[in-house]
Amino acid sequence: MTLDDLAKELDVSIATISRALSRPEQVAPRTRERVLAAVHRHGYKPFGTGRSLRTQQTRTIGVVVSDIRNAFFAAAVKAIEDVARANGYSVLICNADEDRQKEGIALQLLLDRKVSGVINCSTGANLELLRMFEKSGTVLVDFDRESGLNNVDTVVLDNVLGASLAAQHLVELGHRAIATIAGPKHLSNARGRLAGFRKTLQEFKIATRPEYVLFGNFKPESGYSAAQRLFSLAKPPTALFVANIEMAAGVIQFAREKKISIPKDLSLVSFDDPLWAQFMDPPLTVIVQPTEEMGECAMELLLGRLRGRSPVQTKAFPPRLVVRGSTAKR
Amino acid sequence: MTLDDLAKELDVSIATISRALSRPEQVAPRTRERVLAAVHRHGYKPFGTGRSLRTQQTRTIGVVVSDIRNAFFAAAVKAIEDVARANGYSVLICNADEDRQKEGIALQLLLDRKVSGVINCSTGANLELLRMFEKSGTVLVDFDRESGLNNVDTVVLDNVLGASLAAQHLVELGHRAIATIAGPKHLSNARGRLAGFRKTLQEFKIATRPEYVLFGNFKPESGYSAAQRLFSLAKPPTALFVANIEMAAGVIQFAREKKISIPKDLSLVSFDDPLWAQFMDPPLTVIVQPTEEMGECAMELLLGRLRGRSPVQTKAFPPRLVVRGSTAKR
DNA sequence: TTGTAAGCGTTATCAA
DNA sequence: TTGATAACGCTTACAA
Repeated sequence: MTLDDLAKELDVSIATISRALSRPEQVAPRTRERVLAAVHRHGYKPFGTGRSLRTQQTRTIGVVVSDIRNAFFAAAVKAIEDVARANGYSVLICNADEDRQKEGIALQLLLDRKVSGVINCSTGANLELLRMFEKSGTVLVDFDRESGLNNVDTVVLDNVLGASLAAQHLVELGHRAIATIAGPKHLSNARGRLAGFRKTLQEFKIATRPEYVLFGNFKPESGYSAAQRLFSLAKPPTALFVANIEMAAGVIQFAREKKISIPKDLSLVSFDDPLWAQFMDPPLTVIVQPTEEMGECAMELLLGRLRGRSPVQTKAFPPRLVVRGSTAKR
Repeated sequence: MTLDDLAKELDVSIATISRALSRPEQVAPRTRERVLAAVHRHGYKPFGTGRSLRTQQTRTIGVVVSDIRNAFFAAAVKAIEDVARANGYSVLICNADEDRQKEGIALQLLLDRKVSGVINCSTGANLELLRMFEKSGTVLVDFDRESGLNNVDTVVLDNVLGASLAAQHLVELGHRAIATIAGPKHLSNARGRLAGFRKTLQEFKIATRPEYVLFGNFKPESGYSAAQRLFSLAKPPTALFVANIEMAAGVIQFAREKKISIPKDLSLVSFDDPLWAQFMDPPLTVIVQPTEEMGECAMELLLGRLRGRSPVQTKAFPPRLVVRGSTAKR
């Protein structure tokens, strides 16, 4: 059912129908009702394809997400989609799998589709591609990680604060041999967490030994192998700050296998708080991000830009420390 | 950059460029190379909007997912997206939140967008809407749950078998007072799991007391309140089969609060196996679904249909029992 | 108040 | 082998 079909049936022009739908006040009450009745009767809805071509906007926003299986991103996507839907936008999901190349392909795709906006969890690469969005007038929002672009709205956590909270907690429990498993160096959030960790130890005058700073890729396996290295050290740490909970899962697996007791032998704090964290053995002490709020905020910022707000905004959300059973006094 | 721009620059017609891109063999080698070089130089890519209007297909597939925060669906979405991307399709995600009305809105939206296909985790409602897809030639695949439509490809788990495995495991451990928290009656997967549970108890000549069969909505809170009811019974069960792990989390929370020890006081089996299940306290005995395979299969079935395969296919994947620490001998 | 018609960027048919 | 041109379904000046 197209405008043409409907126009024939009602013996009015397609323009009238289109108007009756988008600017009802511009058409005579009698015609309007006749049209609206027919529209309703047939369940007519304008095709998005035709409209998009004409208006040059798709009312679709693309979300390039680092890892959809990660509870943090899944929750963020849910929040984004809720706000988008409430405002008549659809959400095209692209899973980049923490891979710069996959991110690039995703961005290309969104570019072709002429999406109205993009929420991007950037790997820090693909800057040229991102600039093409700016050039083509597509609104960009950095989420969780900064892409490095200047003129984009940004929604992140205050990662430095989060890591500080974690480190401080460990120090206050009496730990001095404190290690960290950081995220990839090219990710701004990982860098922030590492910086906060270092800063705090320094404030407490605790030297950070280089062998206590390891890097993973935010996936469980990398947590596992980092733990392996840590515990093959002459003097393994008594406390560990892990930059996300997926890597922490890897650490826990290693600890189980080697009968390293958490928190007796090793205190563990990590980032993110999926439902499960509290049911783990032991329940995990974590840094909580206000995930849903962050997702909503990103979409709202995007909508604001689409509606013409111009000044760039950066929102850094405050994290919270939730103490459970995985950390203990030295 | 559009075909027109490029045509002007190269002084050929837009038709030639379009052809050079889609049927290179039909254009003279010299022209072809000239065109391709310019295309490459400018990074020209046909706009999806124009193409979609002309070809009447969007190369987009819609996925209506029950709950994106649920690890099962997140993993399925990842698999679906991988296969889709590899075949030049994008994925529009709609989160229905286990809500029939939200599902309806999502389906409407996908209808407007003229998506090429839909993978639907049906709530069992919105049948008329689904029929509209069939009428408009949009390929439909039921995933995880059957919509009730006849002529659609279907990817599900063998839920009866999964529940049987769970129930049998409990019986073999010596339990006789076995309860279940089932999913919503209107969902085919929930019905299958309940049927498998009942069938197995019957086979073992164990009477299913009506007060041992409770219904939840697949979310943690409903697991919590069901557990509450179960333990206010004169004779609480010694074993419990929960139809998904989200509800199991609710049960665990209740057990913690009431100092009910799992598995000493209560053996617990549930469905689904997110990474965390093995790290919980105790590690959870679960029925595992081959999630990624199921997601891939759904997308492949969809692609098959898009390419003209006609016979309807139904795939029921076999579940696996993984015994961990949440179940024990009576 | 309504209709006519142009145009969004593409593909595909037909002639040249 | 190439080019002109007609759609695809919609919105929106502009004219009637």
